[in-house]
Amino acid sequence: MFAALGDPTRLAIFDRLADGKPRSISVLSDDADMTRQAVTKHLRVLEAAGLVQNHRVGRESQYAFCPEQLAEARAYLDQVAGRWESALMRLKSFVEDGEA
Amino acid sequence: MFAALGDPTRLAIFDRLADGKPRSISVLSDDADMTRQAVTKHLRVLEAAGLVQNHRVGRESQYAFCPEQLAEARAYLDQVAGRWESALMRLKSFVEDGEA
DNA sequence: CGATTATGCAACTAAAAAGTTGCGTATTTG
DNA sequence: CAAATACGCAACTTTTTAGTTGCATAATCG
Repeated sequence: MFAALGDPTRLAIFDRLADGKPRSISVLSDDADMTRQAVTKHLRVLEAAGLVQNHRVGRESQYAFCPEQLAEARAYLDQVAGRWESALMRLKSFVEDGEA
Repeated sequence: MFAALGDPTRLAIFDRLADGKPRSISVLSDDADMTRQAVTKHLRVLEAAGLVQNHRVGRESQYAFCPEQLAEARAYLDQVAGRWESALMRLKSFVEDGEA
């Protein structure tokens, strides 16, 4: 997941889709300075990470923002931050009260 | 930043340091199944991303968790989630009230 | 139906990342 | 002081990732 967002191009695409509007591959390719195929690959990576969903309509394939994995990422960061904070607390009480 | 956490090895190191305890390179290398040099490189990447801090003490170089960038990542994810949510709201009111 | 548009697949190239090895240097420690 | 420890730098190999090109196919439009 982090790896998927780690590429600047993918992050840009993801960010763009965050307005909820689904977009076709060619639309997304238009203002990316690279080939449609390259964009396609990035979209597949985002899809594999669960950050984006795809469904074909007629001859075009629409990619849309997908919030679930995003929540998971936030949860992970919260958890890490939480662990760190509680470690700080333990350190603090150790210093204040003398060793436990 | 996402790129820094995108590598499984780095994520593991980062996760491990989240308990607040600084660790030296060799300690971190011990239970990683790769060379000390490889671990060193990963630590440098994490440091460049501001996720970890380094300071030399004696002959060893201690790496410690660094929470600031973490908060930034969370902020970004919140912002994206927020944009998506408000887009949903607009869609909802559009459907309910008829077009604006 | 013929042309255009939107895409997929596969093979390829190029560039970046991950990891190793060898060697040199500072710092402890017995 | 000599040996062991902890590290840094640089060159190198390997593996992945990013991106391109060429060609084929399905849907749409006049």
